[in-house]
Amino acid sequence: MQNRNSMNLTDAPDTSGFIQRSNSLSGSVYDAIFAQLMSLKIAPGSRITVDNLVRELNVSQTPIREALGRLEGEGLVVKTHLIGYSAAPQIARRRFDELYQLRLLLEPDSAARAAAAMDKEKLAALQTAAGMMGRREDTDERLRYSTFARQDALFHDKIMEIAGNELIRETLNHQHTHFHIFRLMFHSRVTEEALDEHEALLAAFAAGDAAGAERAMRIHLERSRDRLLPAFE
Amino acid sequence: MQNRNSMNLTDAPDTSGFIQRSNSLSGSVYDAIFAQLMSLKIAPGSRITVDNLVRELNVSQTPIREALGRLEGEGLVVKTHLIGYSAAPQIARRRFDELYQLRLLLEPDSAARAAAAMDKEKLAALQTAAGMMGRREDTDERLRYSTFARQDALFHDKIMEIAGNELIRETLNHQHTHFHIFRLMFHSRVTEEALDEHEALLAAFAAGDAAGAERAMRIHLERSRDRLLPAFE
DNA sequence: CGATATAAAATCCTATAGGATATAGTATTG
DNA sequence: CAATACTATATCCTATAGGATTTTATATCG
Repeated sequence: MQNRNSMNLTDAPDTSGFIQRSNSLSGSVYDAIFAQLMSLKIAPGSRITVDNLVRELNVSQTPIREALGRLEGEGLVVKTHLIGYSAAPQIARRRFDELYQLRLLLEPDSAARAAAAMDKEKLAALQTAAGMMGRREDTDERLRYSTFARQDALFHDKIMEIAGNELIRETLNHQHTHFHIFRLMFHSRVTEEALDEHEALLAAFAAGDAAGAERAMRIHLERSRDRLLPAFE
Repeated sequence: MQNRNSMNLTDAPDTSGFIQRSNSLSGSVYDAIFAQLMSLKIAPGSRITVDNLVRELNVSQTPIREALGRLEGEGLVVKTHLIGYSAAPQIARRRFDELYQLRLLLEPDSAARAAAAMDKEKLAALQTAAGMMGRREDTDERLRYSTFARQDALFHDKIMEIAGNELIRETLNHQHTHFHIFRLMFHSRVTEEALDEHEALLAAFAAGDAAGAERAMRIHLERSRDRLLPAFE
């Protein structure tokens, strides 16, 4: 019964045929903690004790410290000397504004570049990513929004990929990691409008209209921002 | 004689009067490795063995792993399972282009915002930061460029600070960390021109000319890019 | 002479143990 | 009853030791 509550840290089934264990233990620990942060199992601002992780993950302290250090480098956890680690605090109003300011500087331009580089198969991939959001089967409101948020991120990321600047893509993905947590905390049901805005974006992409895509992305971001703004009231 | 080559990891003299040791050991180790990366004492792409660090810093493995994990999260080192850590590889041409593309999207806009928010004391602080670069006393070419690079970064950072978007500021600083290493590898002596461009920026700031500051920043960045481009030949 | 196989060294990786510090709870005293 | 001092627990922090894997060197064989 010793492991009754311990997490499963084993790797994914190895389909490649290679024998080597692909992940280091510290890497697996990192994944586990990361997942807990993303799923809000660890709430923003709450403390993260390494002893608890030792018991929960059934691993020694060293790999946990290594993983927590990595998360600290990414800004997802903060460390205070002789106090310990804790999850990064909830995003504040100010940072929220800053984030959308950043997105508005980067993403419309990238949308224009993506439109210019568009071809048939890229467009198809985009439509697929956008189309998956159309499903409205989930009954659980929270779960539904969770999946929408993930797929919206995928859609935007796909555009960044086509735009071709990996650095900008990584930068936005990094920030999105924080943003994702925020959205999950205040999941509002205003997702239908976003789907229409994605449609407008797709139309511009299909037409290869760079200026139109840039405009559509700008409008989409501004509306997205305004939809989430009430969360701070 | 055991410690004849060990680094000094002690904290700065405590002038605040507080008794507590401000930095954790892993934090001091982080600073030490970070400094070695910035000063090119550890070359880009070269391996970083933790055993060597144990001997050099006279510290056990655990805090070193924690620090290396943090550096990995920041992208300054990479880890390969069962191989170990190594310094991030030299910046490639492609990423160089991407970086300047990112800067051109963010910094001119921030320059405009900074110009709009300018006042007497902020301007004075900027002029101080820019003025320090005027000194051309150093005889050692390499050292001179090293100090110029650092102060150029400070000047740009000061502008970002005045612009008011902390997120953008952090993003650029983060990237600059990588960029700094690149510049040190290919220190060219084309710093004089940059000083003139900074003068143009300061003039726009002094006049509170947002559009002018934006234009000046754009020109400065494009020229800076073109000056460094030959490094890839 | 080149290639393969074996052995040794270096290095990574993980676990355990003990000292140091902060936090929480309890008791004592004015 | 409130405030302070003290104790105990929890937690962080660091060091040491040993197993696992890769890399390097050496020797043997074709």
